[in-house]
Amino acid sequence: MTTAALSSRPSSFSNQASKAILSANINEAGWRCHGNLWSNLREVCDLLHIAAPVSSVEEEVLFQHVRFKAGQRIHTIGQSFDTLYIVNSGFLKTVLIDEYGNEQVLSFPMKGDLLGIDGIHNQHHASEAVALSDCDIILLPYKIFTALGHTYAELEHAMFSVMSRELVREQLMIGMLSALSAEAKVARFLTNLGDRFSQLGYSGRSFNLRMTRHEIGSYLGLTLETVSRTLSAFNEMGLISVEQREICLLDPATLKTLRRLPPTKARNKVSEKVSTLVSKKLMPQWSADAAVAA
Amino acid sequence: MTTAALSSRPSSFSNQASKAILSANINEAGWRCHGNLWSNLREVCDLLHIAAPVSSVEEEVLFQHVRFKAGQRIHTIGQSFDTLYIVNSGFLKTVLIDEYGNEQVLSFPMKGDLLGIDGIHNQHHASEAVALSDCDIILLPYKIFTALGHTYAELEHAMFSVMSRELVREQLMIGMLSALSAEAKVARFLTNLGDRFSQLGYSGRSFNLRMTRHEIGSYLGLTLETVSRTLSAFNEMGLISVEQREICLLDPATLKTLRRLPPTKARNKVSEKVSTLVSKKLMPQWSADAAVAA
DNA sequence: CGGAGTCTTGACGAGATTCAAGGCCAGTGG
DNA sequence: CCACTGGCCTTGAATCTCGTCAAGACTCCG
Repeated sequence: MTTAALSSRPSSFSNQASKAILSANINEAGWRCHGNLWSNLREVCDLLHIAAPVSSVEEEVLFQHVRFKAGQRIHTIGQSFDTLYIVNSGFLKTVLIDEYGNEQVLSFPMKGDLLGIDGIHNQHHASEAVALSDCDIILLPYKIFTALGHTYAELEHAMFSVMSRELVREQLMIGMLSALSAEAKVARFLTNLGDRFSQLGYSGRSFNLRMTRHEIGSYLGLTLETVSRTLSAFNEMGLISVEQREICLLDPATLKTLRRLPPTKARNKVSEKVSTLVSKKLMPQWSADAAVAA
Repeated sequence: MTTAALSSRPSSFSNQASKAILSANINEAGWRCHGNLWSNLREVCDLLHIAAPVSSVEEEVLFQHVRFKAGQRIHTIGQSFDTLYIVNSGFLKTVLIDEYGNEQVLSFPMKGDLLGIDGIHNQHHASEAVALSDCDIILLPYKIFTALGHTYAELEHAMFSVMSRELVREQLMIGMLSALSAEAKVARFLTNLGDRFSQLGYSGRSFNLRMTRHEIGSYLGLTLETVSRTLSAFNEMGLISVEQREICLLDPATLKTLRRLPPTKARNKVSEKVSTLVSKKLMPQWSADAAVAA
């Protein structure tokens, strides 16, 4: 954050000199881009939304930034694991490759997300992370990070917590994949994306997609045609406005509660009449403030 | 394992007496069932397939066993979290409840599996674990376990590793849910189950299902009718023999490679002719030893 | 024996995929 | 500057898989 990083490179080193050497010669990439080459523990914790340990030593350890261009891979399947990654800026996808070479999109990480957890088990990555835009990534050497966890108990718990959060996210994903209709999947995908953008301080109503229809489809277990058709349908109904990758959510509330006609097959027989009458037009009936629609 | 546990309860206590007091009065359940009420760290590590720390202190800490009857809940959604669970024996399911009260099955844990990880994040369980048969569960108080992790670095890494493994498992689940046909899902479900049974020393070819068709369907994102029909189809084709919950895998190799006619939509156009000719009958074409079929 | 829960099987239809054709957009090279 | 190319997106029509609804059989238990 010290200005004038361009002309006087040493200045950014002045208060960090001795410790930086620890990992300085690992990778020479991204020398002085955007003036933020190293982050201390506090910055890392802020990024991950976890409470930082209140100690002075934290300033001593620095983590290196690396830049990736769109299309580049942060890690690949089978690659041996020794570091975790935090997204500092940019947009990516993580994918699985099945036995026939087809990509299966697992997530779309963005600022503040942790990558590479899948590599801890048996020391090799099970998935692949690809930059969808230019990215700034922070390297967290696993050994160093767990060592820090030993001295700061809060940090260790936070690490478990982040992994647990990731696990819960995937569980919800499984629930969504196996129980929702195509319309509901796309609707929730859009609102989730919007929510994540607003958490980052951007507009949650109006944004542009960084991924192709094909990638969205892979993520949601649909074909690209179905995704496209669904977006067009939402557009015509006035729920969103869409033009290529430019999206605007006009009625987020309705999108959030949009669902399959009978959700799986429902134990509550009460709703059946309403369901068949109203839900045909994709309108959720018992959203608290559905009166507006009429 | 000392015999005569019934009449002389004190005998099973003789060699553990002083240490057990540590946590003896936490919970009075399961007093002397099957003679194995407490496990030390080594036993726990063996169960989880992780290397146990080579120390003497480990004998000091004991973990309590609790028994659950079929239908009982180990933890419920929203319940506050403070302990992890290891399955020592028995069969369970973990489920999510969606906004309309429908169950979504997430996994079928059995011996050696770790439960409750989803609770670490924000201290409340996000899912629910239900015993499908009578179960013997080991309690791992989270605080105690992480404290042990502090003194034994291997243990901490092992904990991360187990969580990572769980994450990878869920990723594969996502891939399977969104890319495979109903037949392929059921086929892989059966072979996975078989593999898990054989890892535990049981027969991987012949076993009985502990869950209903409805639960299988929920797990795979299918209806119970589709599951039933698919099993019947496999039965007629001689791939399995099935009678109610009694399953025998007659051709595991074929089942493992069974897939959708076009897997997702395939980049490899080569296979299309073969595919349309052969795959209509659900036979995988390029399984190494497919020649047997003819 | 009767009843509840589970499983099987059939007929039908709706929703999603597949196949195909054409439009939009950006980058490239003449 | 413009035509050309390739990737991405849209839209339509035909197909098919899977879900829905319904009826009946099996099993376990009181």
